[in-house]
Amino acid sequence: MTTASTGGPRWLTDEEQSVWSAYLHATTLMEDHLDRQLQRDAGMPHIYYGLLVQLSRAPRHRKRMTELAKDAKITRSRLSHAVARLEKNGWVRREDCPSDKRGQNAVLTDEGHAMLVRSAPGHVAAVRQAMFARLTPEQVRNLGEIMRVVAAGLQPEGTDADLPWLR
Amino acid sequence: MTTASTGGPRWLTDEEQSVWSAYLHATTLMEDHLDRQLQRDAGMPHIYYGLLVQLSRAPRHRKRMTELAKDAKITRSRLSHAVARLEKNGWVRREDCPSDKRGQNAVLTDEGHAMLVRSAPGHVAAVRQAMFARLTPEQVRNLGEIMRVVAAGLQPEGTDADLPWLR
DNA sequence: GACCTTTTCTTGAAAGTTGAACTAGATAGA
DNA sequence: TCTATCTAGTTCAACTTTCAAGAAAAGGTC
Repeated sequence: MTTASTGGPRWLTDEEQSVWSAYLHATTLMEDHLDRQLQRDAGMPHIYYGLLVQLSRAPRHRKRMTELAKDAKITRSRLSHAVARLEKNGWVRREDCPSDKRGQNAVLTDEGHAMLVRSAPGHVAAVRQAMFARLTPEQVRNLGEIMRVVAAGLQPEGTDADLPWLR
Repeated sequence: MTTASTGGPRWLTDEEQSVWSAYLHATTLMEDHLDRQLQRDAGMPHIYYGLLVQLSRAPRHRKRMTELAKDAKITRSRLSHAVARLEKNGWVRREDCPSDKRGQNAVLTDEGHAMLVRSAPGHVAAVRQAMFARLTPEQVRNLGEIMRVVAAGLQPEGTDADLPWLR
């Protein structure tokens, strides 16, 4: 399946295809797995859980909307909807930003924090069982390096992210 | 952050946390990237494109719904909706299964095939640029092995997938 | 200040996903 | 055969995501 440099499109090698297919399967199954686990045990999808985690790690349990969106790699629009839903659950509340009247802080409520404390062990166990318990320490190290490279290459503001051919 | 075996939940080590975070960032950014690329160039999300690819690889360009859902790792419900949409686009059509009157085959139309031929080079280029162009051959090899292990562990019918503590 | 541009966040509609309920046909046992 | 159970696929309602449009405040320039 490998096309020599005949000017046509450059296809993936057989190994690359196989790796790509494994990547797609693994990531799809992982996302489904975690979504189901958290929907069952915490009543929300994985991404919403991730938002609560971000807030729990932030100073004073709060964060500007835009910053939160950036950290969670989602659009501001999506975050608006998500926070509205989490607010309805009582896990997050909005608060005007004192220094910028346009701004809003998302604040983790006590109930939100409690919910996190309650569901974190199960979630960590799921992650461990699905990934870390199955990999050797060296594989974990390699995976980290690989994912960092890929993420860096896709980062929106990356210095040369969209110009790899200039390297 | 490492908890000794005190009976409490077993958290992730610092390195595991860092790897997990890199994994989530990379996979989220990658999915967004491909969804946008295909939405722009082929008018459909990545998963729909994957369905057409599956059909194009199947004998006679057709596949039973359930099998297609299994191969694409999605629910039958989601597939029903997806095929309805692709049918509206003229890229797929449904066909009664001759041997089982409950069954349906999803069939790739000529237009669907043409669309695939047209958009494949751009998609492959996007995948290559985002992933394979950035990794060493050894990293590609390692990634393949890692993703196969993870996927195998999450496979629904996995012999001991949900019973890792019995190994 | 007046004007223009940018940033922040929200909204609404359209598209996609989920999980449960449902129909029709296949299968197996008495 | 009759019945119970299972499988294939669809449909519905609730929910989530996307994209485009918009309101409000901030920042810059004259």
